[in-house]
Amino acid sequence: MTLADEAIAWYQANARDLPWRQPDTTPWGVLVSEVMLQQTPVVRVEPAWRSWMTRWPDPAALAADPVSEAIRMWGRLGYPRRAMRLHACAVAIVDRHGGRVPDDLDQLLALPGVGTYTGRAVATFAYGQRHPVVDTNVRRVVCRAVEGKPDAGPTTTAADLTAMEALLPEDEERAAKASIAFMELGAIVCTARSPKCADCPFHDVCAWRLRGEPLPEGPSRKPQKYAGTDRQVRGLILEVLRHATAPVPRQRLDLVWNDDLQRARALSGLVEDGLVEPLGEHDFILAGDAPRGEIQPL
DNA sequence: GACTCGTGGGA
DNA sequence: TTCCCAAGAGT
Repeated sequence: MTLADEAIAWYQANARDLPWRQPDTTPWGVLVSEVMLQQTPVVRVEPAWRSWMTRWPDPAALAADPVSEAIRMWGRLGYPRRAMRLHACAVAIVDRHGGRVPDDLDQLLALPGVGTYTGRAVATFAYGQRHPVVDTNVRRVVCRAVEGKPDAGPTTTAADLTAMEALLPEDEERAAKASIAFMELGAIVCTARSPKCADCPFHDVCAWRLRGEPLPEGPSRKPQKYAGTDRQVRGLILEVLRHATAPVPRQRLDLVWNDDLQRARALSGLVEDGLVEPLGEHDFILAGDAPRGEIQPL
């Protein structure tokens, strides 16, 4: 039994029942799930995915609505630029591919918001192709089980893809299953903190466990701060605009943060990113929103 | 490569 | 409470 065989057998007995894994899920549904899952935990993605797919069951439906609606529906999933890019992605799919999610990896990678991970994930999980699909989970599993190190580097490298490629079965269908199995293993067994090695199919062969599960050496990554950052201020501003039914005066946005300089920087950043649009002299709206009704100063 | 970009929940 | 981190992408 190879590692892939062990992983596949384990997956078939232990996989979570997630909605985007249902056999009737479309490639669009897979794509939406993958984008939502970029840095957002499964538990928060699940209800959001259901709502999104109900409202926009295919790329053409999303492309027909303004991007502001996508930003609103995104809610509090975080990193709202993903909502903007997913909308742009839907538009591109309609324009370039007749509304059908492409099955070619290079065409997928050319879409907005689709990077090394997401492109391969869609080609593999939606179309059953054979590609190494490497996310943070896979990196951790391979790093531990094969290399015997406690944790992988912060970003996916070409070496990570090569390492995973070497573990994939030749058969296309089994390769796809192996990819999802490695990911699932990292997500629920070989976790970053307190891995459940007793439940792991690699228990007897894992290089990291055989070495006595050494701890990571130095500070692995720099601490991720949020409080007081521009990201927090952007989040506060966008939260106001998401709920607005009319253009929002700057004075209303001034209430969300007391540091004038930082607030101005956050707001102009949102405008530069295309999430927010100035309207007239002193109002702001979610990008793509049609101004309607009277100004309601809250 | 190093940085930026949200949000929330569990240890 | 504080810290960590969760299916990354783009610059």
